[in-house]
Amino acid sequence: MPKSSAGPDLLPLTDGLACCVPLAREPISVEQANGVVPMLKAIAEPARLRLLSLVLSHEGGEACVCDLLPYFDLSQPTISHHLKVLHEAGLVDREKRGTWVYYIARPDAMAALGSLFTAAGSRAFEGAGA
Amino acid sequence: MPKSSAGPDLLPLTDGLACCVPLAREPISVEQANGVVPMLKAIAEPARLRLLSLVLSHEGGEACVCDLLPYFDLSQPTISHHLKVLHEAGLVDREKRGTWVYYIARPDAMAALGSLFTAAGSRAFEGAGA
DNA sequence: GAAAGACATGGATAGGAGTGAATGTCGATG
DNA sequence: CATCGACATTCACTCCTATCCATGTCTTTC
Repeated sequence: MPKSSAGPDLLPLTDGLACCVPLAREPISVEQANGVVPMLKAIAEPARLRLLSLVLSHEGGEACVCDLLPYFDLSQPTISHHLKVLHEAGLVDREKRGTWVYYIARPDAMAALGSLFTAAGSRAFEGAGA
Repeated sequence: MPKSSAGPDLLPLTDGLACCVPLAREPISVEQANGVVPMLKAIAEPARLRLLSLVLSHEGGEACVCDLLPYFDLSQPTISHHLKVLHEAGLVDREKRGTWVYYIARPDAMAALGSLFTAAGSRAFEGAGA
């Protein structure tokens, strides 16, 4: 269940994707924070971070559930649950092909997450080094 | 298909700071995932993400609690709690100066987080384009 | 049509996390 | 020494979440 923001099941990605202001450049706004946090929450779990990495590094940036299951000691419903969380956070797309369901990493979401930290490191180093 | 554990653990990770292998390059190892997840968990909360951003973008990349409190509608103990979480995750350092306590962003932690996504976006775009 | 395989969903439970009120600690000040 | 101010800690409460078992849906195959 989504907490407050009235809306559909899926996260309105525009909020999260519009964030893109490196954390160190200026204080992130409340709205931007609320937009990115669901994505961060999604990957702030070992199984889900690994799932995303497995999908990303898999052939074509996509993988079916059957490809992913063997990597974990978790039950199939649990993996399915984690994939659903990643999907609802807007990090991966779902695509059903015959019997199998493929999960595909969303480039825009990856870029949005990356943009959070791109300049953060160097800025912090400036402050520390000098 | 799959192996028991994904990838070689080539990187010595102390506090998860050494993880630094982009998610899309190869499947992140269990150890690496467990190393970064605490940092991700720490920023996967609106108040803490904003706190980190406020500290990072503040003068000198540091700020005392009194600087941060006015930005929130939360109680002082709650802010103190969130700062403690950020500190225990290795994202910020604590430094007491007289009556005030200053929190300083850790450059290495920022760099570690940034490195997770550096190549992720472009790689995902490649996958999408092909 | 029946059976099997691939995933998803619902229910139930144990542990974790965010929050504030009350309280404690430490330094500064009179 | 007494007091005040800046933060931290403890406690208690509520809500959320990760997990599994059982079951459901849909597709393929026999």
